[in-house]
Amino acid sequence: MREATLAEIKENARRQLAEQGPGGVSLRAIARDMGMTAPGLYRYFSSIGDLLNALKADLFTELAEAVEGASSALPPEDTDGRILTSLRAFRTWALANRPEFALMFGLPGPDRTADARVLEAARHFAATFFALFDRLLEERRFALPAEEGIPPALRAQLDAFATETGFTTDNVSYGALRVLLSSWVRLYGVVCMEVFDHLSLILGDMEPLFEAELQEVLTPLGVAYRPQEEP
Amino acid sequence: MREATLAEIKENARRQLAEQGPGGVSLRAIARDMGMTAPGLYRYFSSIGDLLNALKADLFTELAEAVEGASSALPPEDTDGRILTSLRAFRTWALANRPEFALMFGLPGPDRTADARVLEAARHFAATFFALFDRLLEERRFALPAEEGIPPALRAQLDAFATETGFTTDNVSYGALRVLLSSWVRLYGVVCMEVFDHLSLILGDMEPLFEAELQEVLTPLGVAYRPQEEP
DNA sequence: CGGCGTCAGCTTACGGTGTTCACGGAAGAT
DNA sequence: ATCTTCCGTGAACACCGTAAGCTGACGCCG
Repeated sequence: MREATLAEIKENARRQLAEQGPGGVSLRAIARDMGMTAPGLYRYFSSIGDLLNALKADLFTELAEAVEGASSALPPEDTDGRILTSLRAFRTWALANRPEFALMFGLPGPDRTADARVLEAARHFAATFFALFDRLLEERRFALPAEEGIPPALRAQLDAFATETGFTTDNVSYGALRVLLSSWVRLYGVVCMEVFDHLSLILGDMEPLFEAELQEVLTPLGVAYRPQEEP
Repeated sequence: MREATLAEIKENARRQLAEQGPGGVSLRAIARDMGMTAPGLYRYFSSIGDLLNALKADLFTELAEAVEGASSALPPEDTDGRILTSLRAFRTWALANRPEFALMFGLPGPDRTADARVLEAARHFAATFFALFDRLLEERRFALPAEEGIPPALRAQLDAFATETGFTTDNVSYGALRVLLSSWVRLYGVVCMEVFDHLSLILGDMEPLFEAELQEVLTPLGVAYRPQEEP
């Protein structure tokens, strides 16, 4: 019963987020829509920042599920297909849920994040892609860049990266981490610019650019690009 | 005299932005700091969104000046050096002015941008980099990708891009635009993730990654990478 | 059964916000 | 000297987040 109202609160918050954008989410409006008063919500969340963090965590798992759901429609052996659809699902979800994406990936307010739930959910989301990349490594699809080409300063950071993500520098080389990181940044950059509308004045439809980047990023990784099949 | 108070308002807004982050900028606080009352500000700006847009435009020109300033410290013939320092100046400014960057590049509120001043300033900022890239093309530093490799859908978008930016498909090929766009997205992505703290949990210091990306993006463009000289 | 503790939700209140409106006053132009 | 134009104020409205204290219902336990 408590769980139900808790879910209802987040549901309404989500609706407001979608309709008004982040910043348009207000405790009072949520309470109003639920036939409650604002202070009553404090039984469930210690502040509006707390609510937003909880929502944020939910959104990360929702996004992760969207990605995994799309990916799992393909046979497990089809690593190429799963990678392609996962990345496309990421973009699709982001575009279909722009305000949500802005909340998740935009600058947090003065209330510093550091929320355990959010971090956990974000980690799970990231792990989705790490797992796929791991398959790619196991299948030895591509030649890893030479370790000597990687500056020592970057290598040190990659160490932190590896320990944080569960990869270890034993089973995964610096070169692999380097490639993973730069591939992710590149594709993430396109989606980020698209959601935040940075090129709208310049580029009408960004899907061709995304698809082209997809191809250009994945091909050197040994992933066979396939055009998107339209249903 | 009107100009002076107008500047003072924006100055105070800027200070609040830097201290409290976007969203922490309030008309009443600005007025308070200036010994005025909030409604008085409406003689200068029609709303707080209007003020923020004006500020945004100023910030774009400030950023452009920071980039051009750093770049112009090098001799004009040194295209390589100017490109490197311009991109580094972009990152440096973004990191030194995170809330400002968030205002400029984050999602605008419900008040849709479409502000002429902002667009103009943003265009000028972008032109800074376009000019450098143009030099690169004139010097024919690198082999352009074949046009046939570029999907027709993307080509159509690149046409819009070209007409919008002053490049024409006469003096600049699809391949060049394709390279420019993907290079920019890649470097922008790193800075964006760094400012928005997306990898802070994973990567402590992102400067090595940025420098590595810089090298990897620019080398194929025929730009000789040089490590950053520390003063 | 009576008492007790826990909890949900309300009312009230405080201080903050953007914005509108009607007003005063100063300065410049005719 | 009057008229106009503009700057800035004060009061008001409608919101917002949050703290404190209260009421009422529920379950548990003696």
